Amino acid sequence: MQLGAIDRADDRPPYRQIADHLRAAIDRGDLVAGDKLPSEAELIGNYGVARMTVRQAVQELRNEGRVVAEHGRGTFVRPPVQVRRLASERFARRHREAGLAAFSVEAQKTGFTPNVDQLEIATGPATPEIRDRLRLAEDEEVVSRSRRYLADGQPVETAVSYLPASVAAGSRIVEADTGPGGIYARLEDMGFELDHFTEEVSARMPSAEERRRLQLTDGVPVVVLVRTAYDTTGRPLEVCDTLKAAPAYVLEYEVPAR
Amino acid sequence: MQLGAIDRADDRPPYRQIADHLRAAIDRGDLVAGDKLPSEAELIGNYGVARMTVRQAVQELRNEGRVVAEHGRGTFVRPPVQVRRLASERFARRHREAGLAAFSVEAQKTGFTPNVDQLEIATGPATPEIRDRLRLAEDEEVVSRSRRYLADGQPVETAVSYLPASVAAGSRIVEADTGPGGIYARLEDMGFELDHFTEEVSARMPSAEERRRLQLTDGVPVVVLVRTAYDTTGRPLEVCDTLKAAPAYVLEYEVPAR
DNA sequence: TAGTGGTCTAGACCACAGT
DNA sequence: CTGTGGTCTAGACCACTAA
Repeated sequence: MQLGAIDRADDRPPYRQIADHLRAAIDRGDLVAGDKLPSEAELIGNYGVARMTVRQAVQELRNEGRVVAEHGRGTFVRPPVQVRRLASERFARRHREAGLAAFSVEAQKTGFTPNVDQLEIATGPATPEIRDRLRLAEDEEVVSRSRRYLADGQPVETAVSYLPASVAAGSRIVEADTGPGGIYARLEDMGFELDHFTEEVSARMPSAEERRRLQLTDGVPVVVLVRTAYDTTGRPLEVCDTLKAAPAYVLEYEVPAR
Repeated sequence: MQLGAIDRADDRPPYRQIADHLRAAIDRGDLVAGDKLPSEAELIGNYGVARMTVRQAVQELRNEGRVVAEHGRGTFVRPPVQVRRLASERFARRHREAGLAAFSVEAQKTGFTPNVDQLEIATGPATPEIRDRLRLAEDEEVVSRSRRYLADGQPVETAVSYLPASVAAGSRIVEADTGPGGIYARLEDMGFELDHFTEEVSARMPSAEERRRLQLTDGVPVVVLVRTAYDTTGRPLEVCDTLKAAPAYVLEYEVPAR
């Protein structure tokens, strides 16, 4: 492992010089995905600086998402992000009719093992925003279904669905297992005719809590996608608020030129 | 300014407790946009911890993009981002027929003064990616039109359009002013019948260069939107690669349930 | 000049992973 | 057990901003 030395004449502070050395080693290919960075002790010895200085250097690379620290093991060059393309086609009826929810469709296409955990189902009053989106009266309650999706054991998305309690209560939608095709298939079983969805996409930095839940390293933004499902009468039936690691996804949409 | 104290029994480490206190103060409205956070010295005094501990706490909020530190002045709650909703309707033909390009439509709706600068027009070979998207042969050239959009003088978006040279050369598309309704209106003038666009949306952290061009502070992600315009024969006529400050936008799409 | 954040030192104890 | 990163202390000097 070829590392330089601190140049006190350089106008960059030492921590930045160390960060630049490590970054260059990765770009050069001296360190490839999965490789362990020199330990903090080694960096301290090599550069002759205090521990906080090398930590600040490594923190820079963590914020850039280039390395990931594992407590007790070391700091590793991050494997390249596997980008998933999400076509707007993923909510097509034929998938539901084949018994597949959107996440299962994606798993089948991409070849990962899908899983769901941290499932929480509740019934109660709605926030003003959800009430507004579902066009509910002030006293109407909503069913909320919060869960986390995993691909090959790695968390990739968190989602919370909200439905009017008058629609979902008593159905399989409030069960742990919603059955084949998921929530939308159950709505169709109940006689609602799904017409279209709206999706609102934005991106921002996650809170510390969100970062932990998606096991994101520092410096990784998230995509916020809020989907609303409408039936053929124009009634909103469900609002689904999801969060994903942004760099891992490309969302695809088609827009008419009309 | 109401701050709590460190609870040594709490399983969260002190720096995270402090970060949570500050975050709560912002969420509660005790600290509003533009307000100065307590200085490091004040936080040290209030909590009775070392300086590195309060710095680590504040660093959390900086990484989340909620506050911004200014050397010599203090740390400030980030001013509210003016969120713009971009409906997929913004490329409707009627706007072009009214002589308005998409950005002008947005300006008129939101009430800002639109401007364009850093315009660069060039003709030359295409990158493999652009060639692929425009389905060009290896030797076909493209016209590229790079520009930056400003709202009330503030940069809000950078964009580069690519069109086959065989389509755009000699038209007003390679002039500084493309005329009323913009590029798409000119394509329709030339007899191309626009049918639909595809939009691919992702988000990531900007490079230093991109951050400068959009005048972003640290910790602000960007949305990457790549739009391709197709005519009624399915031929791709234009690819437009745009970059925006992520937290300032919500993109809206409609997806059929089919 | 006083107050602010930026960087750094030289230690310390802890929790976690692997032998 | 050893080695790793996570957190913390109690100082220091510096560069920048504003009065």
